[in-house]
Amino acid sequence: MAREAGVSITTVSKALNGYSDVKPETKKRIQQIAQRLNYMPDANARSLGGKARKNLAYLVSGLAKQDESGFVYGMLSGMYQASLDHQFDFIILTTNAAKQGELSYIQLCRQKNIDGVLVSGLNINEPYYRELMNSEIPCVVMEGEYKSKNVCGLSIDNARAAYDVTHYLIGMGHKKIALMNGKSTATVSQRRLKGYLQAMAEAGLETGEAWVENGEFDEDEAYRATFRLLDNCLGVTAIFCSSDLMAIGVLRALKERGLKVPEDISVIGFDDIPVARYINGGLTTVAQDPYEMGRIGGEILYHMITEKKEYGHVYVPYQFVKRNTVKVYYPANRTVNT
Amino acid sequence: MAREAGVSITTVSKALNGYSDVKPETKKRIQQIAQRLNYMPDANARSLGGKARKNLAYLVSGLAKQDESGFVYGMLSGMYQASLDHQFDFIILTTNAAKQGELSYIQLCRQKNIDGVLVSGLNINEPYYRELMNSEIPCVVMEGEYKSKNVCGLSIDNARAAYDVTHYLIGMGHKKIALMNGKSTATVSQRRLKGYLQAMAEAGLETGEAWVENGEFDEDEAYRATFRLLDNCLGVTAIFCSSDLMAIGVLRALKERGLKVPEDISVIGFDDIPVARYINGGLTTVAQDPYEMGRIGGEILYHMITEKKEYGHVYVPYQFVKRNTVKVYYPANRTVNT
DNA sequence: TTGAAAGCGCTAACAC
DNA sequence: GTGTTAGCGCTTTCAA
Repeated sequence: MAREAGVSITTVSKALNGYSDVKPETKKRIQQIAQRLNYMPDANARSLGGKARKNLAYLVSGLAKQDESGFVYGMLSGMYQASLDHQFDFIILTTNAAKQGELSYIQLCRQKNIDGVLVSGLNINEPYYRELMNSEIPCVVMEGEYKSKNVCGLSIDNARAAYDVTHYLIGMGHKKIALMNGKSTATVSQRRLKGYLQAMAEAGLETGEAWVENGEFDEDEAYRATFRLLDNCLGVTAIFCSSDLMAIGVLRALKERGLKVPEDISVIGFDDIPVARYINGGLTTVAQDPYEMGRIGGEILYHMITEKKEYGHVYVPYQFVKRNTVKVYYPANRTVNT
Repeated sequence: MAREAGVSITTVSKALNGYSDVKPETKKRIQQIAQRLNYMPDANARSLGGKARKNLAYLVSGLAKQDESGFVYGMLSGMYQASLDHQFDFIILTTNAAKQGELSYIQLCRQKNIDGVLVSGLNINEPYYRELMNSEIPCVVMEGEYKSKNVCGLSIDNARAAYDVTHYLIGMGHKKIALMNGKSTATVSQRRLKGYLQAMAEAGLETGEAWVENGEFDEDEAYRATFRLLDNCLGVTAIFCSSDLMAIGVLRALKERGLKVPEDISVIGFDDIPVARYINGGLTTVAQDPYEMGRIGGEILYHMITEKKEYGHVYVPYQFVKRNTVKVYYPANRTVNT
């Protein structure tokens, strides 16, 4: 390339990087030759040489074959967009508990020269969960509740959302409300449980171990857990599910027991995944916007990296979407007397 | 790191790369120190130095905020898995017609040091479409029908699938069958059109311009196109849609016209996206497995890169999933006579 | 079994 | 304006 143009390597570098100390003519000539030869500076060498682009990584624990909720994809595309907007490079990294034993979080980042990471799917019992805290590289935990110098969490206000939903159900006359929660090791589940319990307590309603099952965010697991709920919580009139996927499992179990939704029992989901609007004539649920979350996460990371800003937990908006799986509950005796 | 261990940089490199010409004790010592210091060789420097990992790239034209069909995500995770299996690095690259004017395909690859690419979403009118042909870097075109020395296509046999569907509809007694196709510039659409036309011709059934609409793979566009179909093709009893998403739009339009599915008119989709099973009691459709496609694509690329193998078009299996949107069609006079 | 030296393709600091 | 030199962090050759 330099030979072809009859100039030094340095001049080529300057010309292509838009420095001012190169004669316009030579600059133009170099650019043309580069175009003709399809020459492009090697990113690795540039990085080593000093002109490094910043690297963002999306670190997913347990990447699945299918993304039924569209959450991973949505966040991914949002993050990607943010990277593009700020001229950052973007890579995906996956991990799981086993891998985390072999390669430390810091090593992983150093190896790939990562300047900032967005993590998701990390449970509190995985090795990286603790490593993150002491890391000096900026990180935002998607749907997590972290807080340290270089780490912040990003999520909707899960406790409040769960409170809203429960409160709404109570307002509709329901008193026996069960919670089909996710995983006990997931932060979001802990927060939603809190919101649910608070609303129930404020209304003076009964709750307890029996009224809360963990469906592991899995359709089939939720399906099975529903029968336990039905057997242990006599007279339950509403089930609040911590994910739409679990709501699907719950609905299936309910149908098998001959219970009609919403006539006999009300169901609310969480996430508003694409199928939600088609389930049971429309599933009432809490909508999150994964694309926005990803984009905002990337944006925050940008500020953490370039301005060394620190963040507390960042909340993003959610929306309560009322469709057709909730009905006002009239106590039996009232109905009879009418 | 080298200083800490009291050896030369060279020795550290050898120890960490598992070379045999380093004393077991020193090797062990170096490894321990590396672990303690969380040392990891910089991937960029390694790459420059000669020890380069191969890079696979997933090049998507027009990455969307949401992946309603789950196709992009599925392929992505399959490709990622294949990369992992073969110790390749994996990155995502997006492009669009505008970007393609600025940076050539080869430049893009050179810059990122890419050894093999998987492309998807590229239409035949985009600049890269032609550039690909002459490229010396291995490439597999997802859902495309390429063929050159270093490029191959990967897809289901779209013509055959469309033929199957149409033939099935004909076997069910339908004679007035319309096709809601995708984009005229998409290879898959061209193939499906071919299969549809062939089945119709073999059965001696009427077809023509009016019987084929392009819904641009878009729900709303398909919705609008349905009315044209209904108005121009009097007595149509079945609509075969080139994507489930478009089938949703079609169903919506049909409902507005007061047509019941499958009683009044039959509908078949394509893809078997997650919502398909919930639509209209279950949408009859052709199932593709994006994860498998991605994985196989990565696998092929691996062989192209490491063994310089050449491939013709590669076909992957599909499955015709019969659910509840097709009904046998009895000609009016027969029904009357019963 | 170890280390010194060269070089990967670039950018940066400084001299010409 | 342009070129020379050094150095980024590694791997590889080759000599010790």
